Parts: sequence; structure tokens; C-alpha cells
Amino acid sequence: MRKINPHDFKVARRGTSREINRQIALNLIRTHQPISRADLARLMNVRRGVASLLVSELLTESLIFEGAVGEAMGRGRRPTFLYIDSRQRCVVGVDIRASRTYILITDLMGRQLGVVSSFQTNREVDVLIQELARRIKQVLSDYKEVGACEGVGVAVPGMVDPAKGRVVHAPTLSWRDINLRDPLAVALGIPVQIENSGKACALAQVWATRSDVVAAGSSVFVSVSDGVGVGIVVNGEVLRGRHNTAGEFGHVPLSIDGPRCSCGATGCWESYVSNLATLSRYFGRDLSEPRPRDTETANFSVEDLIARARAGDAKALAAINSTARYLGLGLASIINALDPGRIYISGEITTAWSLIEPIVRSALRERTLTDFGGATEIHVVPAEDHPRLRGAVALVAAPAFAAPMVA
Amino acid sequence: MRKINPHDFKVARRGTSREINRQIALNLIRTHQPISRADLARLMNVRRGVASLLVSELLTESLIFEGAVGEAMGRGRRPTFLYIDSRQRCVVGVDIRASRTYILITDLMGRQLGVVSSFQTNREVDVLIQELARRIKQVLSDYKEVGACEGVGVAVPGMVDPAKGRVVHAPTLSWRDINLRDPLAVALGIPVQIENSGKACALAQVWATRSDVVAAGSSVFVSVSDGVGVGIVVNGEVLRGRHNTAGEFGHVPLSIDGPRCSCGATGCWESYVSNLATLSRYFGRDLSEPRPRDTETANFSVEDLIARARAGDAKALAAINSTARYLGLGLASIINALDPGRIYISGEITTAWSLIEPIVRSALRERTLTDFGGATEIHVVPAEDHPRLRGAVALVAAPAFAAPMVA
DNA sequence: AGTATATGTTCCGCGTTTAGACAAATTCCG
DNA sequence: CGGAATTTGTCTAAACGCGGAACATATACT
Repeated sequence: MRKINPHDFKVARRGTSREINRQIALNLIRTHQPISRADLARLMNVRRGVASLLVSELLTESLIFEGAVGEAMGRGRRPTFLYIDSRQRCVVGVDIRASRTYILITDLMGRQLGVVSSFQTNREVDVLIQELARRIKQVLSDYKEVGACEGVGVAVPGMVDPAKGRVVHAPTLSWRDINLRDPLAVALGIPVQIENSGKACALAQVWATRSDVVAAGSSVFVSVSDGVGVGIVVNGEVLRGRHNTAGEFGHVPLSIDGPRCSCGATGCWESYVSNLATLSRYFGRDLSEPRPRDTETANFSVEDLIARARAGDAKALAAINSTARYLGLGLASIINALDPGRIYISGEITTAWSLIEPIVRSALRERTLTDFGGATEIHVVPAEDHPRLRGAVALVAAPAFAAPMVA
Repeated sequence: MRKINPHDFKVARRGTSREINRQIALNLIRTHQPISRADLARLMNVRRGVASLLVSELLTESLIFEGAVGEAMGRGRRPTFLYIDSRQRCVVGVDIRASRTYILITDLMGRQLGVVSSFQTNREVDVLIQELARRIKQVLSDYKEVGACEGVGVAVPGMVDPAKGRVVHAPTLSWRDINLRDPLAVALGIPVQIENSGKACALAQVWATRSDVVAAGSSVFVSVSDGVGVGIVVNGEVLRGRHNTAGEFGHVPLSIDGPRCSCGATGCWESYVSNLATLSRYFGRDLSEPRPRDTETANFSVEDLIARARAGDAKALAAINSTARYLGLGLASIINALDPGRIYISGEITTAWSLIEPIVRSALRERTLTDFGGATEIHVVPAEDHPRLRGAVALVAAPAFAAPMVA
């Protein structure tokens, strides 16, 4: 039961019905392809005539194409199968992180076309934009055969105002109120969309064709690495919040008397489960202090820690288990607050999921209010899936499939 | 940008446009009444003819009525004003609480018609339903002149499945998996809707005509009394969650090593800010223990405590200030997690708002990530507004104004 | 070869928006 | 006092899109 906002509504015009049904048809083709017009009509519960017209409209816009004639089931004329036309257009996704920046080229369905390339992130914005533009042009000329580029999506680790195309604040990059979108769009001559990386990850999961089963209800994407990023999806829409900062569960406390967090407060979830926190626990001292790290800790990563734990290092295992427990306690907060249908989780620590899952689960059950909540589905998204890059791509590819804004 | 759920969509039918525009018109009349057809057409940005047809449809359904001819501004024919017809139908709201149950009769706009009546809550469900039915019938016969009763809305302090009409779990009433809706509906011969009281409160605020200004974005209703109830509204819709338990911020921890909470976990926000927690702080001992309270504490309420604080009792003031600080720390979690446009807060402690606001604010700023977040609007909803009863009423009255489900 | 069945197209009816004309009501102004 | 101007509300015709059914096409079974 949704209230109509009397200050921002959209009246149904003569073409609104068609617009709605066109998008439904497009989405059904996307999720059910290959599919015939007749099956589409059955799925939509409309007459074949209507489906046919919708299809011919999508065909003239070359959003879909007619493939080979399919095999008939039983007797009757064989159906002509329809497919999303992702052949003659591509999308570039960019993932800017504190240390490195990643680039990936995909088709409109988000299918990976080339390899993921990367380069060191230069925090000087102008320099970064120039280098990004150069490298994206390079990638596009390397993959000329995939057609025109529809747009570039950029995931940024920080607070982003996508409407204005500005990075409001990105602590790890020391950026504040920077227009990233427009200069890049001008340099490339291609539309650019930017978004917070946690929200982009969430977007990637909503729009991943496979996850359609749980599109109902809300879901949450939790990314644990240097910091904790969370993206929330409600009713198929990423929750943005009044100031684009919704989803900062990383700074909800586990203990207000806990360790100091980079945000200035104390005892944030992030200060318990970030990679730095896990490593600090292992080395028995706070690695976040600004003094230079010693040789032992300088290039030591959470993956290294996990390797040691698997090799039998009891101290390493203890540090990881500790993180696992705090992870579960924090996830419980998310479940109590939002009761999502599913939680996606990614980050270096999840490579040890088989080790830590029981601990995460039991910590989670300890604090969730109901048994249902304690049993909330948790899906690990491996780094190889490049959720941030997929999310960046979805920024460009998804609007074509989105529901029209109505009422 | 919303994704279409390919397993639960709604195709636009021939009458869908009309349905959408009808609801928009109805809502605009609700928020702008008195209003003429011509003004309605201007607001909707459609021709007067369309507005006229929509209006005549609403008139035949007697959802609206034509009032007196208005004064003309300048020259030209005078407009005939339209109003929501809340004359010949009424709604009954019920608020079941651990100690007492409250009843209120209103018109379709949620305007209070009679006085709030109440009686002691009998935890035996069958007995309670019989008494409720008796009293509601009594109220309806006392107010015969307000016409037929459209339905009864019930707010319940616990986990509710409104679709099934069942109370899944209400700890303070010791109810578990109880069908409250159907027996009451049968006893009354009137449709009944039930909902969790936190979500009902949130609903009341969305549908309150005054708050239309901030209908955009999300808002949160926080109710602090025996427990902490939170209702979340996103895009004009109450967030329900996968198992109807979304909004349990009361059990998000401030400190996982904190005091034991009634839910079994430790350090929940609720265990710091509930009335019992505040009183326990004042008396210097845990009042939640099952042993009988002594004469000093037995009938001592938070209002009494506030009275003492205002009278200069330093210990009382300290207890309240402490609660205020924890209140702010918990609100910060909500802001970080959801970044709502506005927070509504109610409960006994808010009668001391002028005393505690600065402390709440500073605690809140201490933990919010951004200055915007720290400045989030907080509105106190006084107990005289009966937010739970208003919410219960909205359960019945709101669907008539809700946006049609489309795409 | 004929029949049954399924797909895809076409045509018409009807509901709804869109555009514009028109009557009714009221004020302004000569 | 009467006509022009202006605003409200209604009405009619056109455009658009769903609803339903008929029709052509294509295939398998008998």
C-alpha cells in the first residue's frame, strides 16, 4: 500500500499503458529468453495480438532481435524465438578504489566481454580523469566489434550524489565535493553515471538475472574490506536516503565503548570487522595509526592471514574467528533493522567462508529476534564476480529495463 | 530506478490509466480541498475535461461531494468546490497494549469523532475479542449519525502478519500465532485489519495530511515506552520485511556487553532507553527482575520521574539525561543506516523533550557520519495525538487513497 | 491428403486521454 | 445597462492502446 506523493506524482498519459507493458515485456524477454511471442503473451496474461505489437515495437528499437525458429513442442507452427539484443552496444564499468582502479567492458546484459584491466589510482582528480578517459578509449578501440558504447558507469568508495554527478565525500581518496561525472563525460563524449560502490554492488545483485527468484522483498549487500559498505534494496530499488548516505551500517556500533573508528566515533561495526581490524588483532597492535608499518606488516593481507590459518596457525585462526563473530553480530543488526529476504556478502574475509560460516551463523542467531531472522539466507559473492564493476555497469544498462515512474 | 519483478508484475489493462489518475485526483482533492475541477486539472496538468470525468466518477462512488459554490477570484464563473466525503462512513481504531486497550472512532479522513475510550486488556484472546466486539458495537451505536463503519483497524504490540491476519508473536501479551483478525471480523460483521503498532504509527504519519510536505524520501517513527518500536517508511510505503519484522532497531546494540534485554540478547538500544531502563537507573537497581516491586517503585512512572526532574531532583534529572544520551546514540544508528528525511518520536520520555533535546542532539551528532545526518529533522508526536490509534485507523482508511499497484 | 493444433497477424470494438469548441456564469468597463 | 473579457464546466471528435476474435501460416499426427 503506497501513498501517492501529492507533490511529485505522474499522471497516466495516453501512452502510459503501452510504456508499462513494453517494459514488462522487455524484462520477461530478458529473464526468459529464448521466448516466443505466444509464450510472452501467456506470461503477461494478454492476448497474442498485444504481445505481438509490443514485440514489434521493441524490434524496431532493436532492443531485441528474432533468433532461429525454435523446435515445436507437439504439433503446430514453430515459435520464433526472441532475444535481448546485446550485440551492437556495450557498456564500460569503472571501479575506483583507494589503491587501484579497475575497468571492465560488457554487453548490455552485463556479460563480460574483455578482461578486467587495472591501474594505480591517482588521487589527483584531474589526472585520474585523464588517465581513465585514455584507458577507456583504448579499451573501446580494442573491442570495436562490440559496437557503440552506451555509457560508462563508475563506482566510487564514498558519498555520491548521482543526480548531480558529484562525489560529496570520499575519505579514503581525500575527495570532497568533486564533479567526477561531467569532466569524464566531456573527455569521453559518452554519458557517465556515478554511484557509491556499496549501492552499486546492491544494484548489481538486483539486476543479475539469476537472482530474480528473490526480487521480491528487500535485500542487502555487505562488502567488507578496508571499510564496510552496505547497499540496501527495497522493492527492487536501491535505498538512497535523504542525503545519499543510506546504508552506513558500518558505523552502527557493536559497542559504543569499543575501539576508535576512522569515522571519529568509537565501536563501529567497521572497526571490528574491517581488514585492518582483523590484521590488527592478529599482530596484537593497532595498524591504523599513521606511523609507517614495519616490514612484517607492510604487505601482509587478509588473504595471507587466511592462508596461515588454513595452514594451522592458531593465532591466525583466532583472529579470523574473532572477526567472524563480530561479522555475525553486525549482520544481526541488519536483519533486526530490515528483515531482508537475502544478504549478499563480499570481501577478502569471505574467501574463508567455509571456515567462518558456523561462527558467523551462531553469532547471528545469538542476536536476531526470531528464528526466521537467524535463518536469513546469506550468499557469498566471490571477488571473481567483480560485484562493484557489475554494479557500475548496471548503472548504465539497468535504466533501459527499469519500471516507468507512475502515479 | 525500480526493477520490475518478473514473478510478480501487473500488466496495464484498459482501465489502468483511469485507475491511476482517479487515485491521483482523489489524493489531490484530499490534500487541497476545497478545490475546483479547474484547479484540479491545472494541478494534474490535464485538460479540464479529463478532470471533470474523474470527478464525476468519484462523485457517483460518493467518495467526494460538491460543496458550496466558491468565491470567484477576479471575473469568470465561480468554481464549485469539491470535498472528500467523510460524512456517511466511519472507522474504528483499536490500540491493544499490555496493560490497557484503547478505542477511537473517526471519519474516513482520520478526524476524531468521539472520545478515546479504554479498558483493561485481558490477555485471554477469546475474552478480549468478545469484550472488544461488545465495546466497538457500543461505540458504533453511540455514534449512529456518522454512518456505516468501513472497518476496524487494530494495532498490536508485536510481530504481526497482516496478510494472514495473525499475531505471530507478542511477548508482552504472551501471544503466539493467534488469529486475531478473523474472529473479531466475524463477531463484528465488519472487515478488520491488524498491524504491528510501530508500523501502524509510521503509517499514521505518512497518511497525516499535514506531513505531505515530506512524503518524499523515507521517514522513521520511533516509539519509546515499555519497549522501543520503530516503523520505517520508504517511498510512501511501510517497510515490512521478509517476515514482517523489519524495524526492530530497538534490538540493535549500543554495546554488546551492555545490560541484558528482555529479548535475551545484551546491550540492545531498548535496554538503555525503555521506561523500565530509565526508572531502573533512577532507583539504582534493575526493576525488570521478576520479583515484585516495592511500594516505592510500584506505581512510579516516567512522567513522575520527569516531574521530579523539573522540580529540581538532581538524581531524576541525571537518570533522564542518561536516557537522552542513549536515545541520541541509537537515533544516530537509524540515521546512519537509513538516512531518513525525518524522524518522528513519541513516548513518555518525550514529554521532557525541552529538557532532553540538546543532549539527544549532541549525542546524535557524535555518532552520525555527516553534518546533514546530525541535522536530521526530529518531530515529537505527543501522546494526545494517539499515533497508534491513528495508525490503526489508517489501516482501514488509507487503502482507498493508495496508489494502484502497477508494473 | 486431411485434420488438429500452435504461432503470429489483422481487424474491429471500446475505454481513456487529448484537443478544441461551446455554453454558462460572472466581472469589468464603456 | 449592455457588451467584452474571462473563467468554469461540459461536450464532441480524434488518437491511442487494450480486448477479443477471426484468419493466415506452419507443423505433426493419422
